[in-house]
Amino acid sequence: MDERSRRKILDVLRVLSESEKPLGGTRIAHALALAGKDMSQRTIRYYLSLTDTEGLTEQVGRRGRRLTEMGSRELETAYVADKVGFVAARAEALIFGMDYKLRQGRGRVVVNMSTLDRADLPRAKEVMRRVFQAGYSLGERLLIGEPGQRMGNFTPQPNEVVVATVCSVSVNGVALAEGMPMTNRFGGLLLVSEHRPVRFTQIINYDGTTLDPLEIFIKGQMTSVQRAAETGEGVIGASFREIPAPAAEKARRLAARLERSGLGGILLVGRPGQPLLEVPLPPGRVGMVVRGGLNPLAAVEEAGIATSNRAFGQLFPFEQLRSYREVLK
Amino acid sequence: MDERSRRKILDVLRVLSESEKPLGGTRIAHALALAGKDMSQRTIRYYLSLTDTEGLTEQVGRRGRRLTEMGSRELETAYVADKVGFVAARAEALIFGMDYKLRQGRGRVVVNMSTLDRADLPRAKEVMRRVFQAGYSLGERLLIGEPGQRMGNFTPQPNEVVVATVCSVSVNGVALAEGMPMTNRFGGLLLVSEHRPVRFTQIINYDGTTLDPLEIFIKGQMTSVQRAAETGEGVIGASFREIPAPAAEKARRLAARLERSGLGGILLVGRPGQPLLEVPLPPGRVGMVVRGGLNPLAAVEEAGIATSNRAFGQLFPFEQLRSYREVLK
DNA sequence: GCTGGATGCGGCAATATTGCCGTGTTCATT
DNA sequence: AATGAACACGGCAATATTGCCGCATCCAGC
Repeated sequence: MDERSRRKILDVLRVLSESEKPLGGTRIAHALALAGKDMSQRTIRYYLSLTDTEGLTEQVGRRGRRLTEMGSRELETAYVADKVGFVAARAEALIFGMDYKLRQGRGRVVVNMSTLDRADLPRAKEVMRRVFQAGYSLGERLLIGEPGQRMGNFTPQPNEVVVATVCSVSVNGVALAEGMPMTNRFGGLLLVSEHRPVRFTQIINYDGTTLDPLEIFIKGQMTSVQRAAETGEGVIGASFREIPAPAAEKARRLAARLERSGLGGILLVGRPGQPLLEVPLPPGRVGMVVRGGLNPLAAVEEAGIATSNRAFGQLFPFEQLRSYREVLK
Repeated sequence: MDERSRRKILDVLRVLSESEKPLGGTRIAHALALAGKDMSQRTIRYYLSLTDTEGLTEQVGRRGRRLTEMGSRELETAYVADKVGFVAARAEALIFGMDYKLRQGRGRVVVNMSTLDRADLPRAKEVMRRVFQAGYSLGERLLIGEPGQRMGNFTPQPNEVVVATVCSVSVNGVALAEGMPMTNRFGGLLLVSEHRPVRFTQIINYDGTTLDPLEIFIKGQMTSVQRAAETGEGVIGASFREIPAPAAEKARRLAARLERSGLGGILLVGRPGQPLLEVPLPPGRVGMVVRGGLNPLAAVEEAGIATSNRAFGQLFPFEQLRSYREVLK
């Protein structure tokens, strides 16, 4: 049984779980078509015969199959490992909750929350400062919360400090407010050479994971943000977005405005119909690349300092964040 | 060779066509992964061996395959039949070009352009009036252009009249202006009973066709809008949209405001996590159903009057459209 | 209770994919 | 020129899908 099939089988079981009555191949195929998934009736029956064997489903006369107890449980646990669209949903909810006004430079944006040991803070500051300075962060603001201070609904433990950095989906929120629908394509690791983006070396689609892709890469020590900041050669976190082609010009202007507002993070905006960094695009769309908000923390982790990161942490008033020049003195 | 494979092969050829250098399985698989398509290297080589046989590709030593002349031509013609995402792109461009202001009730919206024989107009008016009256249209406005009048960049031929109706993607535009990103899921035929939507009987995903789904169904005489308007039982054109779950409440309010502005068309707004009309939704999203803007024309076609329809025709100032009560007197 | 149509089932066989693997080439470097 | 990594190729065999088909049930309506 391969991965792909497993997933398709889960799709089938999911349909069954949403129906009280038993269903057969035809109706299931119908339901899946509505979900945008094509599968022949025969194939569905083929899967069902497999799940029958595994005891996940059972026949009810000729009226169709239904899930067994075991099947329901299987489905629930599988959900955990396969929360398709979960990150995407959370990101969207946060984006929708933003009320940042670009003109006024205030309002809530989406921030990442990271924690690290208080004792490591001085060294971490130094590392992060270099990353901000080299322009590999998202915007130039952040906030460090010491124990006793509250940061949104987050309170540092006694020996911890909390670092809030702007999350890259904040860019989507600003764009949306400007009437520009921006969709997340994937997050990944971006190879940088001479301080210029070259290509993505690893990608994770947003709708297949539970974590923000960058969190995973940070934990896996797969980045080299420090080196990138110092020599211009390295691998940083970044994500790929898409907008409608007619919005491309506006996006370029937006990038400049964001830069001036301390929210700069748009690395590249492509051209209609042209692949961007080798990533192909559907007709009528243009791609863009946005720096990852967690890059400074990735650098910290690279420096051997343990961090714990939570992307898409929460909404936080932008005006309460401070310039890194001030905070990381 | 089945349909599915054909499409996958085209994906592979497309990658080849975008590269000047010959490529082999590994790199092609890489490129496809960036496009969100998974295919094993072996499978790609398998396809390539097939296309080699057909003369669409050829080997270049061990450096990989490249497209032959024939291959390029094949790809171009295939594009015509398989303009994936083409409608979606056009719709998006138009949406982005809208400047309709809900508060003021003016500005450009997306309209469909239909033409019919001038001689049929009186009868067509009667038919359309019933549809508007029964509330199966999108909004309550339209415009009929006689020869000599210009309608946007459209001029009726001597014996024709042009009918402009509001296109359902205008709703997306209004929503976008309110900060609510709405995506088109599919268009299709909606079964109606007792004037209430029951379920979709046919669907066509937007990104697999060149035409607006409803155009196809109208041509195929698959609707029964007249019957729906008169008895409450029938099949009308409608489309399925998706919005982020947190936007659901706002969408409901928007539906009411649109109604008051003569742009009513939102039939249903679902609940988070709940399937809507049996259509399953990803976590964190809610579905909605919007009436098709071409329904009045579908009814005309049903009445045996030939029409020609162009959905997503162009942008047109809403304030220049008139209430059906006035136009279809 | 009878009947037509819709739906369900699974055997069989033809395709379609994909993993495994041994053999060559290409290419950037040393 | 020598070398090793990265790729390319295609045979073979194991899976995964899917079309075709004959037959069993279910269900709504008469």
